[in-house]
Amino acid sequence: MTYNDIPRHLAAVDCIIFGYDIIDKEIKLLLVRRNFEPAKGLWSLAGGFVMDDESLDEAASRILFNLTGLRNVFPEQSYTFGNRERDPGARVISTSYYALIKILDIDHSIGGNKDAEWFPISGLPQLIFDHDEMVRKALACLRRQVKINPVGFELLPEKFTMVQLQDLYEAIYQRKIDKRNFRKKIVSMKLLEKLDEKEKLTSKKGAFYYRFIKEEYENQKRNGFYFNLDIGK
Amino acid sequence: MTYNDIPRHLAAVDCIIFGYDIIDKEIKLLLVRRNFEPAKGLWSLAGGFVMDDESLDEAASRILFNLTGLRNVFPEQSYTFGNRERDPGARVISTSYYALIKILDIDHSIGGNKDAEWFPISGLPQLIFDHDEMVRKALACLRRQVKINPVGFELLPEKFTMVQLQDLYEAIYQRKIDKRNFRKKIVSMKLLEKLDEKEKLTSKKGAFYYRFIKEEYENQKRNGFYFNLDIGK
DNA sequence: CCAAAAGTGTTCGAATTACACCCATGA
DNA sequence: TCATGGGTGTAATTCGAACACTTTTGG
Repeated sequence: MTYNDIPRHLAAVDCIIFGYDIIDKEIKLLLVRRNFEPAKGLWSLAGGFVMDDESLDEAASRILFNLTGLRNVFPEQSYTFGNRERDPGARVISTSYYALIKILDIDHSIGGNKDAEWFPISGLPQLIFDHDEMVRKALACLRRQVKINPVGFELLPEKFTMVQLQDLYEAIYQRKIDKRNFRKKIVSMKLLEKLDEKEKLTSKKGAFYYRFIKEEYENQKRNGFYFNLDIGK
Repeated sequence: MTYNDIPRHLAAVDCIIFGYDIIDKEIKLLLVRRNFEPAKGLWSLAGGFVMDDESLDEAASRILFNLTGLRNVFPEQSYTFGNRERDPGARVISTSYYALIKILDIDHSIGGNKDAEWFPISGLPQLIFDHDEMVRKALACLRRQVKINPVGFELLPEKFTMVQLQDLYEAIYQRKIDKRNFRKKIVSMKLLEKLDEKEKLTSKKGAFYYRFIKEEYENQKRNGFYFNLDIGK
C-alpha cells in the first residue's frame, strides 16, 4: 500500500461568525454572498479551500481575517461535513469553525461591502448546501461552551453593563432569566470589575459599566476553579 | 474561480474504539499494529482513507466493521486534525470518530489477530502521529456525553449488575462514587429493569442483574425528560 | 413629579452529599 | 461460622427558583 493510489479530496473550511447586536439584543451571523458557481449569488458562510501550506486552523484564521480584518480572534472547530453530495459542484469535505467577535470591531470595515451582511439567527436567509446544518451545530457548540467558559465576553465590548450581559445570555439561551438570580451568580464569580463609569443612553439613572477581568479568570483556572454559568430552568 | 486549481488532500478517518473490561474495571482501547510505512509496526488507531464513493461517516463505519465485524454500531465524530506535518509520509487530514462497543461482542473475532489488541487507557503504548491527542479529545467527548446520554450501557453486556454499572462510571470519571447515592439516582431514572436472575461469580450472595430499557428512554425523551447522570463532586 | 430603567434580599423546596450497618451465602 | 461482597435509609447542607419593591434622574 502506498499513498499514491488513494483518492484525494477538496478540503474546505467554513466559518460561522457570531456577533451580538447590543441594540437589537440578538445573536447575528456574518454571511457573504457567494460569487462563484455553483449557487452563485446565494448567501453562505465565509468559506474557502485549504491550501497546501496551511493547517485547517490556519485556513480558518485566514478566511476570518480576509473577511473581517481581525487577527486576534481564534476560531474554534465545530464539525466536519463529509457527505458525498453535499456540494453539487464537486466533492468537498468541509470543516466548520465558529468565531465570536465584537460587531463594533468590524462594522466599519464591512460597512461598504455589499457582499457581507449581518443576519439575526432567527431570520437567516436561505443558505447554500448544508450551511444551515453547520449553523445549527455551531449554535449547539456555542450554547454548550457558554456554560463552562466565559466566552460571552468575546461578544461584548470591553465595557458593558449587567443588563447588557444578561440580555446577551438571554439571546443565547433563548430564555428569560431572573434579574436578581443572574446578578447574584455573576457577582459571586468575582470575575467582573465594576467601573466608576455609567452607561447613560438607555436610562436616566444610568447603569454601571463592568469589565471582565481575564487575569483573574486565568488565576482561578490555575487554582482549579471552573467557570460555570449554567442557567438551568 | 473554478474547482480545478485547488489542491486536493488525502482524507482519513481514525477510530477510537472504546471498550470496558468488566473484570479489570478499566476503559480500554482497541489498537492495531500499523502495517505500512511510515511508522510501520507501531500501534495506532484503526484508520483508513476516505474513498470517493463514501461519506466520512460511512468510512468510519467501514473501518470499524473491518476490524470488529460489527455493523450496528455507529461511530460519533469527534474532531478533525489538519496540521500540515501531522503525518510525515504525506499531508493527510484526518477526522477522528469514536465508538463504544461491548468487548465480549468481538473478543472472539480478534482473539487470533495478533495485530489488534485491547489496551487500558491508563497504559497505552506509544501511538503514531497525533493519535494520542485524538484519544484525549475522544475521552473528553465521552466524559461529556456520558453525563447527558445513556451511552454507558453500550459498553456493558445486556445484563449487568448495579456494581458493574457503578464500576463503569467510576472508570470513566476516574473517581469513587458513593454507592447509595449512585443507586438512588439510577433507580430514580426508572430506566432500568431489575431481572430475577443473579450474577453469582463475584460474590456468594449474588447481585441482581438489570437491563436498560431503551424503549422507556425513548419514551421519556419524547416527553421532554432529559437523561442526566452528572455525578458532580 | 413622574416615567423608565437600574438595582437589591429573602424564603422555600429540591437536590446533593455524607455517612454505617445488616444481609445472604459458599466455602 | 465467618469472610466477602450486596444491599439499604436518613439527616444536614447546598443550590436553584420564585418573587416585589426602592432608587435615580432627565424630561
